[in-house]
Amino acid sequence: MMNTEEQILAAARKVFINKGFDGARMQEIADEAGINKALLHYYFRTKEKLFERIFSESFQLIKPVFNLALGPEPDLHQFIRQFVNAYHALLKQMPFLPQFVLQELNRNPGRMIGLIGKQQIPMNDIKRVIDAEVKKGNISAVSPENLIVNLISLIIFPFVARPVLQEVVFGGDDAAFDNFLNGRSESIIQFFLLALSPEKS
Amino acid sequence: MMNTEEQILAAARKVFINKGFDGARMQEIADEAGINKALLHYYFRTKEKLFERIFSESFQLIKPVFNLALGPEPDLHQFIRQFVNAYHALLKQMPFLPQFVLQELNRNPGRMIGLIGKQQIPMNDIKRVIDAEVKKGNISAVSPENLIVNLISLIIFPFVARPVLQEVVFGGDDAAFDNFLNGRSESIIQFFLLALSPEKS
DNA sequence: GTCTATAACCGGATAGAC
DNA sequence: GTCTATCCGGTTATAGAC
Repeated sequence: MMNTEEQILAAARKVFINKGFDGARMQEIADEAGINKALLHYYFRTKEKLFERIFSESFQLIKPVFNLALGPEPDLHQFIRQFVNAYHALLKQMPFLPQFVLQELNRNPGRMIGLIGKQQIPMNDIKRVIDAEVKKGNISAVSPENLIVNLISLIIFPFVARPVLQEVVFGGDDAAFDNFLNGRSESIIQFFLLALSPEKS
Repeated sequence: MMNTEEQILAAARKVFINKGFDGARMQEIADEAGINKALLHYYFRTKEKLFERIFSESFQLIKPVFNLALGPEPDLHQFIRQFVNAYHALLKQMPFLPQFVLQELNRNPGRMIGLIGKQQIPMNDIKRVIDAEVKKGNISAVSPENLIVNLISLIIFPFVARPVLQEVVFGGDDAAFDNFLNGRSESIIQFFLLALSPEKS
């Protein structure tokens, strides 16, 4: 059995993630946790503080992207495959995380400060790897920024835009969309490998 | 000079789009429009009604995607080029529209009903075009659903995720990100054409 | 630690004068 | 059409008993 603090965190996670900060109600979190509002404030003095806890925890989960360090003998194809699969596996379990994080980040961009902590993607390393691969004739030239952004976009966007996409591309069929998501990892990888393959017309 | 109703709509647009429904305040809209709350309610009885007006108008703007009909003698490459350029031009002017629409759609997916009106992307037509192109040896095989979703993802995502991407990929440099967006259209098109080009390894 | 009760405030909506 | 003043419900937060 969870202790009270864990109960609260689980409830807050649920409510904040699907209502956002402004839409969330302390009452609803309390109900969800099976306690009352007063106790909520006893554990986390304010709504803001409770939210910060949930948000930063969520951000840490989404963040693995930024840790994408390349090994000493990097194989770009292998790297892409692993990255897509790993990230996709996470999102299958927490499909609403990206929308939540992006939403709150847009409302308050300054919140990122302190969460990222000067952590940046090592663009120069990536560029070096790409240049080397290009020189070996393994892939065609791309800007590393566009490559990274493309990778992330293809993975995350379907989760953020599910309602529209499901309605308009899959005729509203829920199961069809789930099915689509299941094959999505492999499709993204193929798409990428094709785009990177050296032969051009 | 705008009349009062137009003033209100302009103000509401601004406030709703960057605070969302829950975060928006009627007072702020009134201030922004240079009038008072009472007058706001005189023109649009409730916050909900005013919001619906702004939201459906925004949705209509974002929607051109769905109207993507292919001509009788369709050239897929040309179609992609035009589509990306047109959509991108819209987003450069209204960069916050997608985040707004996606956010509200996630909070209340049922809202789409009546806005879309059974309008679906003609997947079968697209599939037919793709199959024909594949048979002619012009492109490599792809599922039409993945193709459409990829197209939309690559275009929209950078606008939705600007805060994170700018920070982590561009070291927080605002001008660098704008610059990135300027070259983005062409980069997406190239990426697509490469992925679709028939030669495979 | 956990509860009930309540304070303090905020925000959408209305009444009514001009 | 536009304003000032006000109502009223809901929401965060605290006091204080157990």
